[in-house]
Amino acid sequence: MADRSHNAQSAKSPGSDAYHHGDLRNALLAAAGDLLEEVGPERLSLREVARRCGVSQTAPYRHFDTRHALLVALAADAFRAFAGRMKSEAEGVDDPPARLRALGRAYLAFAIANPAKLRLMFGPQSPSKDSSAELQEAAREAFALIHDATEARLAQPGTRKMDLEQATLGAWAIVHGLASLAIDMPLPPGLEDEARRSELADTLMDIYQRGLDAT
Amino acid sequence: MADRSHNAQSAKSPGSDAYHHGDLRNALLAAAGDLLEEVGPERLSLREVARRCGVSQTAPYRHFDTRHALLVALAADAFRAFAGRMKSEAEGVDDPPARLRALGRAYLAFAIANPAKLRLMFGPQSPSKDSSAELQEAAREAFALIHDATEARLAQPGTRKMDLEQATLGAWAIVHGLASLAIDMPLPPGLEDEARRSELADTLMDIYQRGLDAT
DNA sequence: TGATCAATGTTGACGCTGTCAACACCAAAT
DNA sequence: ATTTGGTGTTGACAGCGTCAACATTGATCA
Repeated sequence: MADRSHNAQSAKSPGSDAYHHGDLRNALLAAAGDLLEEVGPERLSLREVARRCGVSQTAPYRHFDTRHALLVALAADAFRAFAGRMKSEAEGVDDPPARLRALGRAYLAFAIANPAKLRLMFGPQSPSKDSSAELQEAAREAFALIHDATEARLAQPGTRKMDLEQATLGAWAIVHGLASLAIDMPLPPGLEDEARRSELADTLMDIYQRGLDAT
Repeated sequence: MADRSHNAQSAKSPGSDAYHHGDLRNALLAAAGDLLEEVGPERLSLREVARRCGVSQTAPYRHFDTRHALLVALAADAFRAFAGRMKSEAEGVDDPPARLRALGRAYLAFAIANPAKLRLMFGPQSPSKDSSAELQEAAREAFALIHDATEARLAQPGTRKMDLEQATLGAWAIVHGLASLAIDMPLPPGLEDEARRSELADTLMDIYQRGLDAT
């Protein structure tokens, strides 16, 4: 998807032209993705991305109207990777409380593994500021996972009757808050290794879930 | 505080020199604060700040080594304002559960009122990336409020025995997550006015606090 | 087969930015 | 009265996003 200009000979076939790149759009996205994790969204330079692809400074403008548009496309990619990680981590975990825990662990793990991506997804390129349908859909897909898991959790017996949107927002907030703080604050120790982090995410999600139960 | 170079004739006294500004450092911080909320931390330009103070492009370098240093000072200011808001909102509220709720409301209200400040505080200028003692102290002061309130809450009868740092991190995470999402995501409706927002913050904090209780 | 066309690349320029080096001004200490 | 050090200015440099004009190509159609 996202590529259908003429026939797309895909990647530089051997001995190819050297003038026309062949698959510049994807090459730009890949290079930008690398650069993103190296320097962060703020310092991501379009010219540097072009340099890394071996094309001129303005070549990217044939594929992205603006630097911002590149970042938006990158953010959409990031949201898809994010959703993929959550989905695979929670695959086969059908017990609602366990599933919410798994999603929370995946959320935190993704953030720690790709801090710049997370900052990109929720920074000034976030879906709220931009009406790109692709980005909004990618974000929606990710959050639908939390939404649906929360819905199943609320259906468990012994759970307090409450608004689904609010409960979803709460689950989302606690893992998002944890992930954000882990990324850009000096945290009290205890986040050294993956195991400890997952434990912490589980603990906090458990507290939240207990709060959803009837007294 | 933060100003003690020679005697500080403070502000441009009437008919002052016109070459030496008199209180440029504070003027720069004020102008930068305005510009910050207008364009966000990313587009905050040192030259524009200088222009607004009526000085040359390089005058700011007498007071801040670098653009980043200006942002760090601004972030420290923001943390102090943030702590002030939480402190005054929770003033006189001594019942631990109610105090945590009040802090949560203030957290969200501050974020909505000053989104750019929040992004600055937690973005690439956040305390983790910078060892500025001033910034770290300002941040510590803000979070001490949540920490102490959580400590008091854990001391309430009927509360599950658990680690204070984890419980603090959880409370912090849920309000920070909510505030962050409110700032840079398209949220499900319900955040229209201050009253509704405070209600939502209370609801989520209540869920969290219920989770802290023994079953 | 050869001309045309649209997609995709390049060159060169503009104004903006952060930052540096060199210089100007001015208040206070000697 | 002179020196000095803090503060402000001018001028320059390289890097940035972006625009306009031009070049090169593979595909389309006469």
